[in-house]
Amino acid sequence: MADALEPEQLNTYFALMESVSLLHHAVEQQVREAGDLSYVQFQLLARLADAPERQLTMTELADGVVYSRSGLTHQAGLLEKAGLITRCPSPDDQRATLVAITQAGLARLAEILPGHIQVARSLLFAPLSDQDLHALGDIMARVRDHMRARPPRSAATRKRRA
Amino acid sequence: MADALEPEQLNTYFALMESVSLLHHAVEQQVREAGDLSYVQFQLLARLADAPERQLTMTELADGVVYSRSGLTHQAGLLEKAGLITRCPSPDDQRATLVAITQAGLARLAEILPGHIQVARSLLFAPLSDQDLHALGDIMARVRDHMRARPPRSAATRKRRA
DNA sequence: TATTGTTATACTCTATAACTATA
DNA sequence: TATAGTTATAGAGTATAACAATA
Repeated sequence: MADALEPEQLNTYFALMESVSLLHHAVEQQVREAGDLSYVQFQLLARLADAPERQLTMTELADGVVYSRSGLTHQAGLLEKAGLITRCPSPDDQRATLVAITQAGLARLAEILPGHIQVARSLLFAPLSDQDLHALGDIMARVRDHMRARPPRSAATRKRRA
Repeated sequence: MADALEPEQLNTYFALMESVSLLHHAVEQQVREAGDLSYVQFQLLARLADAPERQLTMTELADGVVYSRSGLTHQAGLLEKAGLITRCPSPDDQRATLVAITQAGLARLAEILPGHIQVARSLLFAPLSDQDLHALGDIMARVRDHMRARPPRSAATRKRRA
């Protein structure tokens, strides 16, 4: 029984993936036009802006954005060159790099966010009732927490032995 | 009021995007390991296998996968070279190319799908009740249909004048 | 010895524009 | 004139492995 394909699961999975793919494409365009950033760069800035002291280590920043470390280094380099973040060695752990968002980074985010919400609203939330929104938020929060708890994080490549 | 950020919408949106990003990363890996395909290639094959006569035109195939035409041409070239699809001119419209999945393509899909479902199940469905699954399926089907009806399709670049 | 982060490199994906041909 | 698809090309994103520095 464990291997049987359950049509409802399959349909739900495909509907989810296609919807998010379309949504991703739309917001990627919006972020590019409104703020000249890729969606990943936007996510990194958003994460930093939301972090306790508006700074995170590279490893913390990578987690959840599902990146290879070299990819993050590359993106951080671009964001730093654009003056949107700064990087400095951590006082707590000399190996670690502390990444912080700058005023310019916050300003850039502020330019992007209003239009961003509008895209999400017109594509994702328009066909949903308040009850749907609530249900979706509840479900996806649980799914996200479940996935975050799983081993395959961004640094998985390194943590595995074989 | 139209511009105000509604926290519940924002949280739902981010939870959705992060979850699907993690899920996408996991299934991409599974598809690569089980069938040596990218997720996009897998999607194209899955679409063809599901099509009325197991064939679609390039334009039909592109729609919903959110691709530039040249990108689809490129991927179709790879899949054809691998013997997983065939391309031939359409009898109805000489401009169109009919893409069909081969037996090898169907076999490849069959190799991938069981493991694919398992990944989706362990990451996405594990923390959900039957009721959640039903609600999520219902919601995402509506969202997908809403997005499909929107203008920004794969060929948008061409349909716009400026 | 394990972990953090960077570098160098190669590869894939995607997008733009110019092109051919059919409607 | 508009559409279907291809080509060439250039750019961005990502991953691998080897590396240096610190714990």
